[in-house]
Amino acid sequence: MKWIDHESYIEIYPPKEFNFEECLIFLGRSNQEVLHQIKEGSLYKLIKVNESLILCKIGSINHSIKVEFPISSPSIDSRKKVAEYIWEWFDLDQELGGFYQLAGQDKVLKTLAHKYYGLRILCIPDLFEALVWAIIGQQINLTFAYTLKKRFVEQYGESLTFEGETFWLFPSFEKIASINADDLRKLQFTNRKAEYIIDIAKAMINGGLTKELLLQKNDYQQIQKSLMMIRGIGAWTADYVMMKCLHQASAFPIADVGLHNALKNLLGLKEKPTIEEIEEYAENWGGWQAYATFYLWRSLYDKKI
DNA sequence: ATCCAGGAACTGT
DNA sequence: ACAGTTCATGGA
Repeated sequence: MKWIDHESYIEIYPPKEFNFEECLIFLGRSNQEVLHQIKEGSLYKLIKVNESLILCKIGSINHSIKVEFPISSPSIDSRKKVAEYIWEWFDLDQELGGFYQLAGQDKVLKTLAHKYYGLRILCIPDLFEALVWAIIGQQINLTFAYTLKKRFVEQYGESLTFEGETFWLFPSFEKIASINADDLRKLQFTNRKAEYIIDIAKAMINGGLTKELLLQKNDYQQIQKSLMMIRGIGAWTADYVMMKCLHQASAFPIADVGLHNALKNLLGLKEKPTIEEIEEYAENWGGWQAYATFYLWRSLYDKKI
């Protein structure tokens, strides 16, 4: 991680292939998002480190990321943790040179890679948040998924109000492990989703499910297998979480409906492609399937036909 | 009203 | 191993 501490603010230096504005477009895709807000080109995000809530104002200057602290500057140790969070959020450990090289010769990715150059996977560094968001998104439309997430966060998350605006933190697994399925049904979660989510929270309380344990496996197949042993996590969810939380560039949620729609629009197909057809398109995406998928998702947000 | 949504578990063969 | 069914509800 490259960063410089200026006490009242910090600066983060991303790798060459980075465009903050492109990332902001993706982050602004839903007007129902509660976990960050975008105002006048700046991104506001509440982060919890060392048991304290820190409001961050994140902007871009001269190819670096500037993080200010509108309420008060945290300790040096906390500032470093904030930098680490943001580094991970924007997937800045990834060197995208290989992806762009491959994309330049790929008929599906060529245009996208050029058009959205510098876009990175916007990650969900917190494992519990990534799992819950994926489960919420299963088999329902995204608008309703955001509604459920908003209710969940506003019911069980911590918050902080500054200058009349309220900023939210995703609920902790400790909190969710202490509620029961009926509580979530009141928010219009289905019984199954409620059970999946609470079971996962309990597994995380026990310490049997952590990001560190998953990353220790350090092998795509092994991680996928461990995730899929958990009730409520199938192939799609496992790949989604590996992509958005575990930084696995080979993760490929091939059954994803958004991916199918993006390919259909982009290629002007009459029907959504089959899995076999997608495998053919993806023949040369080896090692970068997650980025290919993410750029295709991005294309859904400026191509309303 | 009808179809389907950023799926997964369950059931029967 | 594989295919069909059920879960459940809001959005377009």
